[in-house]
Amino acid sequence: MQNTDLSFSYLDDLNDIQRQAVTTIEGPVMVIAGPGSGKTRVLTFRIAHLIKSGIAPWQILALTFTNKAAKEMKGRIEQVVGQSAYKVWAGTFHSIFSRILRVEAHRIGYPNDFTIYDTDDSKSVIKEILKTLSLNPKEYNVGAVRSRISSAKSNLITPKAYGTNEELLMADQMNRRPMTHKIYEKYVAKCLRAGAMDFDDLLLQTFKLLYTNPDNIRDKYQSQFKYLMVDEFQDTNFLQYEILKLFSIYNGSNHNICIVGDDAQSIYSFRGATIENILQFEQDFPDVKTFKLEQNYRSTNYIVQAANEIINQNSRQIQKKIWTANDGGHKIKLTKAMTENEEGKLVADKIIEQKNRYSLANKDIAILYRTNAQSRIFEEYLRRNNIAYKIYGGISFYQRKEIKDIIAYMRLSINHKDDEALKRVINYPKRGIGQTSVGKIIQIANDNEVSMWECLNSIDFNGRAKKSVGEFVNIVRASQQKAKTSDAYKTALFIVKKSGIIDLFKAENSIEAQGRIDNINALLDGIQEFTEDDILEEGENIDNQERTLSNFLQTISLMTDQDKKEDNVDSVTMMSVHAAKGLEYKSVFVVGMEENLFPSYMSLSSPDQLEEERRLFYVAITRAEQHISLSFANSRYQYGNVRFNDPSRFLDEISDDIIEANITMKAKPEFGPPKVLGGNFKKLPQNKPKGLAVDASNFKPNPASEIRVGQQILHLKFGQGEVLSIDERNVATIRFSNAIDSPEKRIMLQYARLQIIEE
DNA sequence: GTAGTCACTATTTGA
DNA sequence: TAGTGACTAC
Repeated sequence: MQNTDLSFSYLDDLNDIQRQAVTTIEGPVMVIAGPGSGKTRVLTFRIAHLIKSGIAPWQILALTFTNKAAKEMKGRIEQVVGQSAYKVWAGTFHSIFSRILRVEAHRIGYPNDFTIYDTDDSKSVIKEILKTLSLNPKEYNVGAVRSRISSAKSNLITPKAYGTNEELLMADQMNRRPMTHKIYEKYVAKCLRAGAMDFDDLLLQTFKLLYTNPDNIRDKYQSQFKYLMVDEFQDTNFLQYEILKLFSIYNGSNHNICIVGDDAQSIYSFRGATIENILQFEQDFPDVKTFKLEQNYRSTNYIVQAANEIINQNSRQIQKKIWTANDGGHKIKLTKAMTENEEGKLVADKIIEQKNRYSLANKDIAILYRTNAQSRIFEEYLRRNNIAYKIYGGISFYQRKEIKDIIAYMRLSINHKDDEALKRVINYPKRGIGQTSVGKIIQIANDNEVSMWECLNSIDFNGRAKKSVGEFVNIVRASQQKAKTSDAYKTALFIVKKSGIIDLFKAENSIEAQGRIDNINALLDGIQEFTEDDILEEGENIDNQERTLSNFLQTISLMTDQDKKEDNVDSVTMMSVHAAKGLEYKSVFVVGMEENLFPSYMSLSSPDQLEEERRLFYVAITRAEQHISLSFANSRYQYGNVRFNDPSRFLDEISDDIIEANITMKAKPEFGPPKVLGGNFKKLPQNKPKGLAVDASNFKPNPASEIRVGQQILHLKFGQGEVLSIDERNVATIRFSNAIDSPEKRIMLQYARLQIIEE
């Protein structure tokens, strides 16, 4: 079926392989796309080509990594096929699936107005469960338990299956968290009771919906989505792949699925992503046609060469040869700094120099780091030099307390059963419902296995609390009414007023409080924009894109960092390497190139994780078009200590003749015994921390590897002690003779600074 | 029931 | 260091 309009001129803009990938529209297709190889082009043109070939836009499902990418894609498709581009189902896994669940959730026992729990909410649920099970939160690290549950869900392991899985139970046993399966079970029940889905549920419940197939719902979606495209396939997890299969195997045959990815850029295994999916794909779809995009159009030859040298150190990868027709360009710059402060200064200097010399704009430049905590220093020096910058990641606007509070009211008015939201605001602003009352509600809700809201009525509170609870219930009910009859903005305005939070800040009358009021106003502005967006984008006539408060909440909870990025501002970009995926800049600074930082010390023990760090570095370098500058600091202030790290091993992997350094890398320290603060602890010119038991200037800690059971040691803070034991995780139990509280402390040797005074 | 202090502890990436 | 949770005093 061909459209009458046969202008396929856009195909002329593609190279041979790209064109083949675009025009092969039937059957399974795999595109392995190296960095800068025109992947986005292929994706957009392929969709445009499908539409031009007579496929209805709403029959195309395109799953991208960010919502912004989806939006951009639609814009570019529009240029080829016009307005109908906006009818393509394009978005992230999470946003597309949550859109489907908003319509279908009731079929699997959830309300269609379900709340989306973010990571904080999940943790809070787990904390509460720990309490009810009388488990020690110190042993049951909440974050660890959460990610355990998350990965179980991502691997389709139900609580029941978890409870009978020897391997998992054993692992939990080893980690001294044998009750994890019990927590998992309770967690799932609690979320269901609250009408809430966490991020994993958006995938898992979609799977459940299609798999259990109530009312033959699978048929509805299989027959709608005739063509599937998946970007960044290397970062999908097992569960996501299973859902894809449910979508794409229609009547056992219709395999119009196209996946695009690059195994060398797989950087999310910590989130459950697995490269296995790429390998598995070839097995599951044996008639797959594979196209490899190997020509890099983005970067100069030096950059491509460096990237190749690095990635070749990895053992497992799909064979490909990335090349470029671009000339050598500028060599890779390597800068050594003495301290992280100097690194900040040097990078700022270099930025000024590059701006002048190559007439770069701020927005052509990015500073990438391994951890978000590194941003502070660069922020300081850029500000000092009057260079505009923008930081992505870290604490976002929606994480601010006052914003979360307002949002909790909103969530609660949409879904009363949202326990996490209720706990947050039932006594905020203070209305005399204290710990005791809240504790009582939690207890009774748990005992009866209902949400907290559902038992508010039946509890007999004492006089004051009774009145307060009544007030609170009224606020929520009134907000709910408003949400039913008004748009998001009007409802938000109502809630902000009714909740009394603004009054609270006004009464406080401080600069800080004013800042919070400003933030709330910014939130309202954002909601207004969202509400009016409807009028602006006429083409976006997707069924459930109404501008209700409920939809606003969904949008913000599924927003990625890149979605928040504004393009038209001329500022230097600062972000983690992870967040930089898919982006490109004329000049890129990768900072903190040190052992224990990049690669992260968390990855040093496992070869697999080390390879992932290397891929991450590969991603970092290949963001650059013309300039790549690497830097490291000799010493760095971390967690309140000065740490001395060797230059990153990744620097060795780039050949010297394409590096231009302000030092000779030959002078690199040889890999001797780990220098974990060995001997060269330096006293900093700053206030001496209070309560030191030992004079810091004479304190010379020994390497952790030398600590043995039975030794007498010195600890800066606790003074003299005896090492009683060291367990398999390198945690030492030490009895300190003059410790005030408990004499025995468990010290992580990895971080501890101990000086041996007697063997 | 609330506010303030204090000591302890964990350090990555994120939808 | 920074964030948190427990404890104490009002």
